[in-house]
This record gives sequence, structure tokens and C-alpha cells, in this order.
Amino acid sequence: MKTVFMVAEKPSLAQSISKILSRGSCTSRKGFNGACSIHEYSGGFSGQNVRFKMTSVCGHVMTLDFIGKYNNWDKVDPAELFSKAPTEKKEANPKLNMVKFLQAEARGCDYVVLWLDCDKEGENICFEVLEAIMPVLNKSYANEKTIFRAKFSSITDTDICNAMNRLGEPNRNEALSVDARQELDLRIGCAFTRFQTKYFQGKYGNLDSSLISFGPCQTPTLGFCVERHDKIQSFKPEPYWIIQAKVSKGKELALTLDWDRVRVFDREVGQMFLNIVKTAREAKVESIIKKEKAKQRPLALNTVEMLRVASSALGMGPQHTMQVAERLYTQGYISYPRTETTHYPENFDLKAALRQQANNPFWSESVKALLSEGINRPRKGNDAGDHPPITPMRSATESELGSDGWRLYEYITRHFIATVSYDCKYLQTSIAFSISSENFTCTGKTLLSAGFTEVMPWQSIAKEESLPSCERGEVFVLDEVKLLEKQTNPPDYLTEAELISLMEKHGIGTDASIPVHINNICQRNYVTVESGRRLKPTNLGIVLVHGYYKIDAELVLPTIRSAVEKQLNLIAQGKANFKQVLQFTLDIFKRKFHYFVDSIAGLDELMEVSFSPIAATGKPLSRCGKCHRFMKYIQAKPSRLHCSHCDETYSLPQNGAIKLYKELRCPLDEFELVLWSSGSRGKSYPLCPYCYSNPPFRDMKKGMGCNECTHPTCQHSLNNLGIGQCVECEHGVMTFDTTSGPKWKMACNKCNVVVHFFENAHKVRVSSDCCESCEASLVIVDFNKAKSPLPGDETQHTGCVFCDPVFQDLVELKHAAMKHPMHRGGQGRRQGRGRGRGRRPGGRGGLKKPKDKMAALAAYFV
DNA sequence: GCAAGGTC
Repeated sequence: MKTVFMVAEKPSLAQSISKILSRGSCTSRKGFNGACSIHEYSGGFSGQNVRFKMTSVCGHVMTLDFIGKYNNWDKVDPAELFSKAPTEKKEANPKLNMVKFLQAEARGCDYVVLWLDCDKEGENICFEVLEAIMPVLNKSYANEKTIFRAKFSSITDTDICNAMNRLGEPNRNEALSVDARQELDLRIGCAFTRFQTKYFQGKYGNLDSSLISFGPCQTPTLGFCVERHDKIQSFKPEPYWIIQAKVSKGKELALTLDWDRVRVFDREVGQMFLNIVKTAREAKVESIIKKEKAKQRPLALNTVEMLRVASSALGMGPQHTMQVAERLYTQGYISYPRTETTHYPENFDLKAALRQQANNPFWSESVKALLSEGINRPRKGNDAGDHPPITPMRSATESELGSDGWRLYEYITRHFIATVSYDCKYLQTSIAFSISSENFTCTGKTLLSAGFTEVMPWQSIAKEESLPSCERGEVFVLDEVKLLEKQTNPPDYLTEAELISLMEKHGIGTDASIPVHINNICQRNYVTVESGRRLKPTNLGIVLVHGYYKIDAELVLPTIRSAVEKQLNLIAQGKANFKQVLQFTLDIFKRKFHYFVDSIAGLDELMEVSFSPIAATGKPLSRCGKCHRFMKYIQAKPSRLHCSHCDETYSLPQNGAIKLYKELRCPLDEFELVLWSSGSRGKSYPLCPYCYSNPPFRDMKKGMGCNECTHPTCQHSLNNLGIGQCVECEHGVMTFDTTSGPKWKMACNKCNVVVHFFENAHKVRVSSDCCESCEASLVIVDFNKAKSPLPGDETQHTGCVFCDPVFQDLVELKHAAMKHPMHRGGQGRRQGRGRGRGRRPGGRGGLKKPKDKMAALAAYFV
């Protein structure tokens, strides 16, 4: 029997599509990558009985990057990234092993049906999948078509079955347009980002951002925030005047009227009108207009609207909201949360979804009323062809969801109920008055039926006093007339909800990437989130955008994305050649880049005003090994050391504290060592500022401290402080922390494992001898006589921290020990690999012992 | 270390 291999874009869709196609009869199993499942069933395919095998990818299989050597920021001129630097496709998520997984499952299959999302990205993924599986398919049908594309516009029985009956083929041009987009974004984004970052970070010490990034989406996003900031700054408040009139009829009825001229910007003019009005003693009713008005029930909920409301009403940021929504989805409380669609599929069982909510005390009354009196037809929304709108899938309580989970679920559910409720109806009454020759109006609203506002109380019509019933020609007493001076107010900073709308309007990002872009400009310290989730640009953000405006406004205008997209659409439609479009657009940006580089002084002038030169930043900390003068420690992100005499900057590990390490020097370069320590885990190690950026030995990489240094004799090196193989990770070595007493500990030099031992010991040293059974270095411990926990009157003991029974109670291996081969029971890995440090030349499992120290040194120097 | 786009 032949096999048809089918692939969807994500696991959830593979499941729902195979369920529809097999009429619920498929069998499922998990794939070896742990993320995707395979659903199998048999059925008919082009007149034969076949086996169907459906699985999925997880979004893109591949991602684009420069080949390795072009990722060296120090050696590559960013201008080379426009054309010279070759790119390559890498697996998007190596952990998922997607290519191997697809090949394993597709091996020997006869036909392929591609069920990827029906947009350009989906079309591109089609070819990523084909690239992976073509070599393993059964190739015995040379003349037969074997690759098919299913085109569907919603995940409903009819649509999916129709798609299966009308299979087409994947669209190469659409896929190519995505390849072009990827290459443009990569080359342009990285070139500008690297140039800016290096230029400004080398010059200023207090930028407080580890990266000065640029991108076709994030930069316009920042632009919107700064545009509003500029409006606020340039706003000049203007005084204006209004006439307020208060009238009454009898004792109870007092009304405040609005002037039909609204306001005037000249006091004299206002005064003139006031004088006219003041000549009258009464206000005459000229007309009464009553209008029945409706407030429309909302459209079915899509992602962007959910993000807007979550930000403005729940105070939850987009990134966080998506995390919460994802959790609600995987736990089965809501439907798939990433969708553009605002229209329920035809066969969507609205009543069934509503019935699930009938017993929830928060809205049961409204739901029960709708179920007994009949639901309203939802408004016609937009069907983007991706996923149904976001709806609740089952009833939930606050206690099972947790605070934010519940708040989001509550909103989604109330919104859903609202979409099948009736519009809110109210009566609007406007009474027009004349006072002398001036006209005034009074408007009131009376609720007729609450409709959906019953479940969305924040939308309800405010209860205003109903207007009195009166007739045309009737006369009210004019109680008071005043000329009020007011001032125009500046706009406030952009709310996140407004920003999301602007991005959506200008096509910046997608429903899935909008939260990422907003998060980016926050993390890069371009904007901060203020109260009410308003986005206030920082000095850095403002200066950058003003600089772009000054040099080349197109770099920040939202139009740049759409202009590029226009070009890309030509590829998708087959009207333009992939290579030509790519070349053409890259060429434009290459010129923009060179112009930007040449004009950088314009941006620099603005930077100078807000930031201080690197030489004037920071406080003296450790001495430079070259000039022996103090280098300054710059704490602002990215923290680093700067020697103003040599004009060199040395990077440091981030996210931790840096202190001087006892004025000790690195034996290789004479730089004074510094001690890095992390706050939370309490791990610390010394490092040489020079070696950290310039690894001294062949087996070392950038970013290594003394705890990873293979110097054969230095007292701070791994060679002298390493104790044994890490109890958790594969390649780490547990290294003694000499600064940790009296709460002594050893910490893995690769992962976060920390093991406490020998608390309150007077002295702890690592011996040069090894354990007979596990090859770990022995540890020599001295205790004070009075406090010694050692047996007998012993104050000193030498032994293996893993094996020595005397040490057993003094080393907190506990849960970590369970994972260690020594304590797992059985043979484990013991036979193959000892615990010894390995790198230590004298170690039994490692190299043969060199004859003397000089030979050891020679063996390690490059 | 960089972009934006999928999704886990």
C-alpha cells in the first residue's frame, strides 16, 4: 500500500486536519523530537487505497544567517554584509531536529501533500519541507506527479475536505519572495546594527543599552513613540473661551447647555458674545430631536484586538499577554490565540460554546437569557483564512487559572458572549435652545436595552440624567451665563494600545511579531513603559530617531516597510525576478548605509548632548597590563573596562557584580584580575580582563574566566582549582571558589550548579593528588580544633568530595548527586569516563604526564 | 551580540 505524507505548519493543525480527514479514526503517536505528533489512517487517494501519515513542523524549519566568519564583529566591516558576505540556511531550532525528524517519517513515502498555512510564509515552509524530504521519498514514479499543495481558508470540515479534493501545487514565486524578505532583513538589519553599536559604544560610556539595534520593523515602531514625544514637546498651550449657560424649569430641572460655537480663541470676541447672551433673561426651546441609536456588539476576537484590550484595560503587555494566552490554549481553556480572523466559521457551534458558560456565576444570567431567548447572529467579520477567532473552549474558575490567566480568560469569554448578544440601544435626545441670537444644545442619553454591554459593563452607556420632557417654543429661565477661560492640552504619550493600532495600520509586523517588536524597543532601552502602559521614549530612543530624521528620514518612516513589500509582491506574483529585486533593493540600502556612515557626525552631534564620552565615564577599578594605569569600570550596559591611556575597551560578563580581585595579576599579561559574582546563585569566579576577550590558549574561547583557563601553573586556573566532572552537565568541571569561605562551595564552570561544602572550615585547598576510584582531585580541609566535625580529634583531612565517607555529611550533594554517575547506582558512565578534570596533564584518564612544568607550558601555549 | 518571520 502506498503512503501519502502530509505536513501542517504546527502540531495543533496536524491534529485537527487529520481528525477531519479521517473522520476521527486516526491513530496518533509522538515524534522523536518531542514536539510533533504523527497521525495515521487509511483511505482513498486518487483512486487507490493508501495509508495517510500526517505530521507537522513548528513554523519555519530553516533560518538565514551569515556564514560563520562574517559573524565576527571585530573583523568584518558591516558594509560587507550587503553583498560580499555569503549567507547560509541553518536549522531554525536545532533542538527540534526538524530535518532529521521529517526525513525519518517521510522515508519511503510515495506522495506528499503540503498543508502549510496559506500565506507566503507557509508557501516558503513548503519548500523547506520539500528540501528536507525529497532525498528520502520513494522515487519509482518518474512520470507521475507526487507533490501536492492543499489550499484551505479555514479549519472546517467542508473547507478541509474541499482542499483535499482540489489539490494544487506549491507556489515557488511566493516562497521566493519570502527568501528575499529574509535576506533583505538580515543584511540591512545587521549592517546598520553592527555599525551603530560599534560606533557609539566605542564613544560613549553611559548609553545603557547593550545593543544599538536597527530594523525595518523595530525602528519605525520606535519612530511612532518619538513622533508623539515631539508633538508633546512642541505643543504650545493656547487659551480659549467658552460660554456656559445654566437654565432651569421649575425647581428640579436644571440643565447645563453647550454652546454651538463650541469655543473662540479671542477673549474680546468671547466677551462680545457673552454680552449678546446676557441681554436675554430666558432660553427658548427651538427643537427637540430624539434619535434611537445603537452601540454595535463587538466583532469576534482576533489577536491584535486581544493585545490592545489586554494592554489598555488589563494593564498586561503584549509579550506577557501572549504567554498567558498560550498557556490557556495548551491547557484547553481557549482556542488558538494567534489569528487575524474576526469571523466565526459557518459551522461553528456558537450555542454549544455558550452553554459551557451557563453556570459561571460571573455571567450565567446573561448566558442563560441568551440561550432561552435566542442568540444574535454575530457581525460579519474578516476571514483571513488562518484560525477561527479566539473563544473560550471550556468553563473555568479563577482559582484554577491564577490571576492573569483568569483576567485574560474572563475578557475573552465576556467578549465571546458579547459577539452573540444584541446591540446596545439607547435614545439620544438633543434639545436646541436659543438665547438671544446665540444657539445652545443639551444632549442626553437614555438606555433602551443594554444588550452586550451587560457582559461588557465597561462599554455601558453612562447613566446620565434623562432630559426633561419639553416642547418646542417652551421657555426656560436663564439662571447663569459665564465666559470660561480654558487651555488646550498637549497629547499624552502613546499608549501601547495606540501603538499596536498604528503598527497594524501601517503593516509593521504581524499579529505574532508585534509583541516582539514592542518588547525589543523596551529591552534596548529606547522606551520605557509608564503608568497606564504609555510608552515614553528614553534619551537614547529620541536621539536615534532625531538622528535618522536628520540624515535619512526613510530609515525611520513606516513607509519603508511597505515600499519593500511592494517589491517583494512583484516576486510573489511572478512579475519580477528574485535576483533582480534583491539586487535592486540591496543596492538602494547599501547606498543609504554608506550615506549614513558618511553623515554619522549629524547623529553624533545629538548624542554628544545627551551622553558622556567613554573616557569620562566610570570609576577606576583594575590596572591595565599594558600601561599599568587604572582602567575605568563602566557599569552601564554593556558593562566593560576602558583604558583611556591605551584607548582600549575590554568586555566583561554581564548581569553580575564586578570587584577588584585582591590586586592579583594574570601571569600571562599582567592585567589585574577582577572577580565576577552573580546575585542570585551566589556563583563567583575571577577573570583576567584581557584574556576574557583574547583567549590565551588554543582550547579556550572568548568569554572565559580563570575557572575555565587551562594555564598549567597559575593558582587561579581551572587546572589548579578544578575538582571533578560536573554533577549535572556534560562538559562542565566543578571548580573550587576560593573566595567563598566560610560558606565554602564549588561551582560548575559551565552551568549553574553550585555545591556547598565544609561550612565553617578554616581553610580549604585543592590537592594535586587524585581520587583512586573516580579521579577527582582530592581536597584538603582544615578545621579549627573547637569546631571540627571530623572524627576523633582530627582537624585536617584530605579526601575526595564525592567518594570519601568522612566527607559524606560535609558535602551537600543531595539532589545533584542523584544525577551524578557515581551516585546513580550500577555502572553508569564510570567505566568509560572518569571524573577527573581531564584537562589536568597529570590526570589518569587524560594526557600522559609531561616531564616538567616548562614542557606543560609549551604544550598549552599557542 | 545583529533582522523578522514562523512556533513550543
